[in-house]
Amino acid sequence: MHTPVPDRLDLIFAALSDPTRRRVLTMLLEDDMAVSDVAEPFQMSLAAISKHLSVLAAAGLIRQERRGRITWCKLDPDGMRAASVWMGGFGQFDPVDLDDFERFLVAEMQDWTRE
Amino acid sequence: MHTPVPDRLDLIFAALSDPTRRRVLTMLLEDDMAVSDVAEPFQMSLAAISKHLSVLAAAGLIRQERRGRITWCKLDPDGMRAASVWMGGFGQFDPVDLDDFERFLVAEMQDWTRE
DNA sequence: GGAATGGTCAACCAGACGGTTGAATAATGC
DNA sequence: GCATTATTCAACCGTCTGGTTGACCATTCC
Repeated sequence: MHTPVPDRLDLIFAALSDPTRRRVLTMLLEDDMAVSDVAEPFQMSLAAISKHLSVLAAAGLIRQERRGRITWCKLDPDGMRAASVWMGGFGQFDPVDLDDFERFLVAEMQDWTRE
Repeated sequence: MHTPVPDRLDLIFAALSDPTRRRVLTMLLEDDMAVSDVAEPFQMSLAAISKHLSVLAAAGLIRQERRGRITWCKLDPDGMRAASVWMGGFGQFDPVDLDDFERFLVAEMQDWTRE
């Protein structure tokens, strides 16, 4: 029969492979957000974003907490650890260089606007 | 029209999201291998492995070099850097703990045999 | 030259994925 | 109570993905 339960790493990497979802994660880096607020900058339906958030939650990259009628999304940075450790085995990358990260974000943001 | 060229990060994370491909990468950690040798431990066709290798190459995670009639596959650990940097932005993980990695590999190997 | 070896290509298939729309649920505001 | 707001659910659709098989190069070996 064999639909082997997907490994946690499968879920994490698959979740990260979508640019929309990565962008959501960087947004959540700033602050926790309600689903509608997450959806706002995107040109897709709320339902689509809702699904993306489910994928991120299933991968353990965010946590969603419903309070009243709004659902708060908060980053769970620890969720990335497993993947980070796995990748670390392929060579010790420099102690995380935040300037590098900054450059990446800038580059990606250009992508977002060049729509 | 809009089939925006996939970001490099898209390719890397997507490539890493498949357990077969991750396993191939860990195999290549040991040594360079010919395509058939890579395929040997798997229960799928050579063609399937060949495709997996193409995906890894497209993502820049391995390089393939044809010499004579055999195609050598070698890990390109630098290919993971972009992804590593991106993830690093979400919290500085401990300076890569190779024991952690070891444990992951052992766990995954158990998965492989528990087929 | 001809057979065997190493690998890719092409066509195909089932299932997952990313998106849509419209209806449904649930809490809030008046 | 009723309209509004916030979010999810369900069905659907086209495309991508991971696998198969069989034909097709190349290269090596005798």
